Amino acid sequence: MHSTLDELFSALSDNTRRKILVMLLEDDMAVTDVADPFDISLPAISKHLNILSNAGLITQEKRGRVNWCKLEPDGLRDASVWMLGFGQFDILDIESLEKLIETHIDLTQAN
Amino acid sequence: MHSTLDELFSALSDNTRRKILVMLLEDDMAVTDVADPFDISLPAISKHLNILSNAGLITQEKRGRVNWCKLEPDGLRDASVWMLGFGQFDILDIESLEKLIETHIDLTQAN
DNA sequence: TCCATATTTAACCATATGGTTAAATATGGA
DNA sequence: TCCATATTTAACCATATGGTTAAATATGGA
Repeated sequence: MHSTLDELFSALSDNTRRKILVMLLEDDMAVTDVADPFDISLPAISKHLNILSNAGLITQEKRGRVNWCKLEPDGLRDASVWMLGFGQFDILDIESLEKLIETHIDLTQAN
Repeated sequence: MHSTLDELFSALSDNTRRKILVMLLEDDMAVTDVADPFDISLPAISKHLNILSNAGLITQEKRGRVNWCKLEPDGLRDASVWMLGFGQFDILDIESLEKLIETHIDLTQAN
């Protein structure tokens, strides 16, 4: 009753969490560093990271006292398959593809 | 602070609402008919439909006493652009594309 | 050994969410 | 005009969510 897709979309429905994911595109980060740009408390960030972990969007690896957060590369896949499979936009439409690729380039070069 | 993406992903995070969207893939439906396969009350369905409307995923048009619900074809676009732009899966990967197209065909022919 | 650093856990709070039932509203049709 | 049908609104409820602060826990390093 509480499917993976529920958790996935729910995890993505918060702007703080989406921002965290974008930050992790650049590099793995410690919890404290993830928290740095935000105005909310460390425990709040810790909760967000747990939600992202449970949704399969990131993994966390404790080394020493530092908990390293990294993107789970396939985390978005199930959600994207659901959405694209939904088929309400033409995935072979050249214009769309170009827009997507542009955005992709913007994001990955914005470091 | 309450972006469109928040509303979009949040709307998609509920399985009842995702099922409603899939139902509307087949055809426009009256509220009562949308509610029929579900075990929850009509007011609950009415609320779900409002959430989908506010997220831009469906439109509703009242004709007589019947409120017709129809998919908004571009409703998912912003969310999909965010996800694909995120670029954590290779959108040009042939295997993925094939999987997506299969799912697409499954859904649109399943009527 | 002892302090600093990194992070989580606990207890709490206000608001949102997803559901309910009962009542209200509007339109269609005899 | 009056009843049935379609839907929404109102009032309510339990649980989830996103935040807080204070305390606990673990590890690193002098």
